[in-house]
This record gives sequence, C-alpha cells and structure tokens, in this order.
Amino acid sequence: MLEKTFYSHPTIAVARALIGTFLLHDSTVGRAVGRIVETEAYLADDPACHAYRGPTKRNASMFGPAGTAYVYLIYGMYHCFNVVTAPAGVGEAVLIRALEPVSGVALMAARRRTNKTSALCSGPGKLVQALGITQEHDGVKLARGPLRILSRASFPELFGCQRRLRINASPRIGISDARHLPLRFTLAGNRFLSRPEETL
DNA sequence: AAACGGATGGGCT
DNA sequence: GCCCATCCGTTTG
Repeated sequence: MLEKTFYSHPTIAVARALIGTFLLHDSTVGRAVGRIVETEAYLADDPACHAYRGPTKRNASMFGPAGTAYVYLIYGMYHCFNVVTAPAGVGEAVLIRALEPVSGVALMAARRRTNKTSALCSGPGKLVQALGITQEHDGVKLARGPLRILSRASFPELFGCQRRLRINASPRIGISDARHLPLRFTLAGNRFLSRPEETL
C-alpha cells in the first residue's frame, strides 16, 4: 500500500513512479487488480489540465490533498480515473491510462463484456469499467479503503521486485493544447498499452 | 492496418 | 453551439 508521502512528490516524478505499481479495487462482487503500465501527468500551468482555469464543480477533487482520487465523465459515456498529486489547492494529477490485468480477470471480462484480455484495461475508460470504478469514487482517499494502490514489490511471484523499470516518455493522447510536452509515460514494450509507444 | 463516424452529456465561450 | 484526457463497429486501402 502506498503512503500519502508517495503522492506528494512532484507530479512528473509521481507519474513515473506509478508505473509498475498495482491499482486494486475491492467491490461487493470481488477484487480486481491491474499493474499500471501507462500514465499521463497534468500540471497546474498546463492548458490541457482540467484545473488550469481554476476550481469548478467538476474538478473540485483535483484541488484536494495528494492521494485523492479524481474521477470525471468524458464524452458523455465513459469515466477517467486520476490520482491527485500536488498539495491541496494546487490542482495537479496523474491520469491512469492502462493496466496489465493481474487478478480478477473473469470479473473484469464480465464488466467489460469481452473475453479478450488485451482489451480489458488498455485505455483510461476501459480500466475504469474493468475495475468497477464509478463517479462515486471521485474525491475518495486512496491511502485507505477499497480503492488503493500497491507498491511495485506487491506481486514478486509474478513480476519480481521491479527495481528499475524501463520507462518511455512521449506526447499525451487525445488532447489539443500543449500536445508537444512529453508527459505520457509507458512501461517500455508492454503489450497492454492504450496505444503503441511513439518514437521521437 | 488505418481511418471514420456515432453514441452521449456536461462544461464552457 | 461547440468541444472534449474515449470506445467500438464499420468501412476503406
């Protein structure tokens, strides 16, 4: 389980450090776990960031303390899950964009209505569906509770201790402002990414 | 393999 | 009224 201090480092550092950790959700119908393989950083002075123009009803939890969940509706039909990083009042977060399924795969498949493992968590909307994350999770604290993040060392039998991982940086997906910034982070060569890694 | 458009609703100018 | 931090089925090369 990651402590609050983990999320209190600079947002780009947290976005990189989250690669290889595990997102876990214990719901009433069971546990689902995925290894984080793709993230994006959103910064306070960044026009692509929801918090760029200040607090609103939608982005309120982005201004909460580090370790808060920020969940929002996108395109009217999907939700995205973020981890808030900066101190309360600042408004920065890391979008979780893809997971490698680890545990509860059958539950993920039922929620996603597909049996294709590579399609379960390979996108921000997909992984939210697969783990059963909803708008109700907006604002919850990750330090305790059914939705939490486990350290890289949590599944040594499957992944070893993941001391040093090869991480690539490239432009973020799906935005129109600040497209050049290399704020998307991927676990090099992993096959569960939302899209292939871009070569600079 | 890549490109395209429809679904669908809240936020913002 | 237009713009999205998306996904999926269908069409096209």
